[in-house]
Amino acid sequence: MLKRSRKHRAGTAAYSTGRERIETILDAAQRVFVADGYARFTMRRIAAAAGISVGNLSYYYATKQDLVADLLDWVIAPYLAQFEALREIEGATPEAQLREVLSVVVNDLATRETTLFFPELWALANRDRHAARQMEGMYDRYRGVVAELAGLVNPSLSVERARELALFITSAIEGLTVFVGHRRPHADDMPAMRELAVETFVATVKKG
Amino acid sequence: MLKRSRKHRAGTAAYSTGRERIETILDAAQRVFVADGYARFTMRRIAAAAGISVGNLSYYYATKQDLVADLLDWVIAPYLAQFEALREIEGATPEAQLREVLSVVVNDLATRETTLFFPELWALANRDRHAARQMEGMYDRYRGVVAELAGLVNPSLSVERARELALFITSAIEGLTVFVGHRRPHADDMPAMRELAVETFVATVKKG
Amino acid sequence: MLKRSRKHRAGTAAYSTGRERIETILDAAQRVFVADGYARFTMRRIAAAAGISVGNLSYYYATKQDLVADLLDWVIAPYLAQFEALREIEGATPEAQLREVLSVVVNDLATRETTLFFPELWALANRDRHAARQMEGMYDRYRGVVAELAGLVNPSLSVERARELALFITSAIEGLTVFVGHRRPHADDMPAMRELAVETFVATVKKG
Amino acid sequence: MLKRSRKHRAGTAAYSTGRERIETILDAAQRVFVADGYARFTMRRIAAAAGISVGNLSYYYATKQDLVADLLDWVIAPYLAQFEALREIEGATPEAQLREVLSVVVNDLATRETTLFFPELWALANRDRHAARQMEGMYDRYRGVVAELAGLVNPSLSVERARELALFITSAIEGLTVFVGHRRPHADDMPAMRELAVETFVATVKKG
DNA sequence: AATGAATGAGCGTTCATTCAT
DNA sequence: TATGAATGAACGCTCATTCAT
Repeated sequence: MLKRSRKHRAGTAAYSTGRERIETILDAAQRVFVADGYARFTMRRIAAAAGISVGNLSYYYATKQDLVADLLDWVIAPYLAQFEALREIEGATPEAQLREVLSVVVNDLATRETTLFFPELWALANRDRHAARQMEGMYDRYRGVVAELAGLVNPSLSVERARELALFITSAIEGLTVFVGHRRPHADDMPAMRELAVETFVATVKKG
Repeated sequence: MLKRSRKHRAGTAAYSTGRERIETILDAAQRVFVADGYARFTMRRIAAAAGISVGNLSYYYATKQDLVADLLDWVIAPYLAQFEALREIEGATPEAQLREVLSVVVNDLATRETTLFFPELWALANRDRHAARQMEGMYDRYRGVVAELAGLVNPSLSVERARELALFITSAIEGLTVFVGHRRPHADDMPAMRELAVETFVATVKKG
Repeated sequence: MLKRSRKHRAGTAAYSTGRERIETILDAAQRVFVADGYARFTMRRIAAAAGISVGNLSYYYATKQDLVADLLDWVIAPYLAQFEALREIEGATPEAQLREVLSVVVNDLATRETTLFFPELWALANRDRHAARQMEGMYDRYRGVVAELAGLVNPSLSVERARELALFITSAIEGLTVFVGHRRPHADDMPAMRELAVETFVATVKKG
Repeated sequence: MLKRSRKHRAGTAAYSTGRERIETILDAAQRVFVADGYARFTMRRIAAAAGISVGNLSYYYATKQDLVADLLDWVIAPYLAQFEALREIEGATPEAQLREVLSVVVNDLATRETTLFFPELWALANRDRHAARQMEGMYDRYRGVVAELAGLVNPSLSVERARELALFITSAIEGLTVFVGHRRPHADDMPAMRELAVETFVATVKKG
C-alpha cells in the first residue's frame, strides 16, 4: 500500500509542526483501523498511536466523522495513484496492459493492509453514507481504467458493455480478498487464483 | 431463513421455554447485527430487541463472545441447508445443476440480510479466531458442493483442480455482494452480473 | 424548605432499594444544585454526592435533562404543598390570611436553600424551556392563592385585577431574595423588609 | 449601553489597538453571556465571538476569572451612568423625579440584555465573592439615588429609613425582571406592572 | 428463569490554560 | 500582539458484566 496525500478536512496546519502532525495522525489512524477494525477505532487509541493527547487530536479533528473522512481519502489516494499509473504503461499491447492491471490488483489484495482494510470499509459503507460515497468514488475510477482497457482489447464492446464487464471483473477480484488475502485460510492458493483471475477475465473481455 | 443451534451457551435449556427464549434472542441478535452492524451490536440493544432485560440476556449468554458464536451458527445454518438442498436437484444435467447453484447464490447475495451480514462477518473474521473458524466451516461446505459439481461437469478435473476452481468461483461471487447487493450502487446491474457470473464460471469449469 | 415527592420521570424503581435510591439521588442533586449552582451541576458531582457510580446514576436518569426535570418537581413540590396549606388557615379573616401568606413567603426566602436555589432557577428558565414551564407552573399556583385572598380582602376587585395585583406582589417579593436572602449583604434588614412588604402589599390590595 | 473599564487585566493596553481589542473582547463576552448564560460562557465561544484566537484571548485575559471581573464592570458601567443621569433631571419636583426614576428602571428590565443578564448575575453572585462585590457596588449607587429622592419627597424620613425604603423598593422592582421581563410569560402585563410599581412605591415613600 | 440494580471502564467531545513561534 | 499547538481534566453518556432478589 503506497502513501501520500494531505487533503485534510479539519485542523489548521499553518505551522510546519501542524502539517506534520496531521500526517502523523492519519498514519496512526490507519494503523489502528487496520489493526483493530472500526469497532475499536477510537479517538483514544488513535491519539495513543500517534503519541499525542486526546485533546490535541480533537484540535485537529473536531469530530470522529471528520477524521474518518480524511482517513478514507488518505488510505484511498495511493490506490487511485496506482490505477492512474497502470493506465500509462507504454509500449505494451492493450491485452498485456489489462493482464498487468489485473495481476497488480490481485497481488495487492494479499498485502496485510489491503486484506484488513477493505472488508472494514465494505462493512462501514453499508452503514455510513459518507464512507459509501468515498468508497464508490475510488471504485469508479478503478473500474474506469479496467473498462477503458477492455474497450481497447475488444473494440466491438459498447461503452455500456465495457462498463458492465469492468464492474463484474473488479467486483469478482475483490471477493478474493476474503479468502486468499493476507493470512487468510487459502493464502497459499494465491498464485493459482491470480492466474485463474487473469485468464478467466481476459477471456471474458474477449468473448464480450 | 431456517433455525437450529444453541451450542455455545452454558445454561440448561432443557425446558421448551428455554429453547424458545434462545431462539427469540438469536433472532433479535441477528436483526440487530444486520440492521446496526457489529459496531452497534450491544447487549442492551439485543436485549431490547428480544424484549427481555439485560440481566436475563446475561443468564443465557454470559458473555458477548458466547452470543456471537451462537449467532454465527444460527445465521449460517440456513445457508448450509440451502447448499445441501442444491446438491439434490434431481433429473438435471450436472451443468444445469451448476448453473442453478451459481444463480441461486448470486440471487441470494442481493437480499438485505446477506448484503448487510456478510461484509460484517468478513471484517469480524479478520479479528476474531472463533468467527474465522465458523465462517470457514460454512464456506468449506459451500465450496465442496461447487467442487463436486465441477468434477461432474468436467470429469477431466483432478480433485485438487476442482477445489481450486471452486475456491476461485465462490470467492469471486462473494465480491459481487459489495457492489450489486441490496441497495448497493450497482444493484440495477444485478441481472447482467448474474448472467456474466454463470456463463463465465461455467466456461471456466469446462475449460479446466 | 420542606421535602417529599416522588414523581420521577425516569428509572424503574420496582425494588425498594430503587425507590429509595431515587430519593437519595434527588436529595443529592438538590444539594449539588444549591451548593454549586447549575454551572457545576454535573452527573459526576451528583453521583459522588449520592454515593453511587456515574453508571448507576445514568441507570436511573438516562439523561441530565431527565434528572433536572425531576429535580425541579422534587424541589418545587414542598413549596406547592406550603401554598395549599396556607390557603386553609381556618378562622382567620382574609386580611390576616393574606398577611400570613406574605410573611411566610418572605421568611422562606431567607433560608439557605431558597436564596441559593431560586436565582439559579430563574437563570435556567431563561435558557431551558422545560425548566421555564415547570417554574411557571409553580408560580401560577402561588399567584392563584394570593389572587384568591386579594379578592376576599377587597371584593371590588375584578378577577383580572386580582390577578394583576398578585403578579405584582409575588414578583416584588421574589426580588427581595437577591438582597436580603441568606447571607446576602442586607440580610440584617430582613425584619424591616418583611414588615414593609406586608404593609405595602396589603395596602396595595385594599386600594385596588 | 455605554463603555469604560479594563481594570482587571494584567497586560499593557497602552496602545490604542490594545484598548480597542479589549473593547471588542468585552463586547463579545457580553453577547455570549447574555445569549448563552454563564454555563456556556466559555473562553472558546468568547474568542470566536470576538473573532480572535483562544491564545490571543488568553493574552488579554490570562484567566476566565479576570475576564468575568472586567465584564461585570463593563456591563454595569452604563447602568451606573444611567443612575447618575437620572439624578440630574432638572426643573421637576422630587416626586416627579422619583416617578421618572422608577419608570425608567422598570422599563429597562424589559430589555433583552437586562432580562437575560441580571438573573445570571444574581446566581453568579451567590457563588463568586468578586462578582458579589461588584454587583453590590452597583446596587449601592442605585439605591443611593432612590434614597436621596425619597428623602426629598418625604423630608420626615430619617437617613436610615430612607435607605430601608430604597432597599425595599429597588429589590422589589428587580423581582419583576423574572416575570415581566423580555419574553417572560407575563411580559404583556408590563404596563400595568409599571404603573403599579410607581404608584405603590411612591405611596410607600410618602407614607414613610 | 427473570428482573432491577450496580460497577468501572471507556466512549466522543469540550474545557481552561499554557506555551513556542 | 497574535497564532496555532498542546495538555490533562472533566463533561454526559454507553458499555459488558456481575449480582441480589
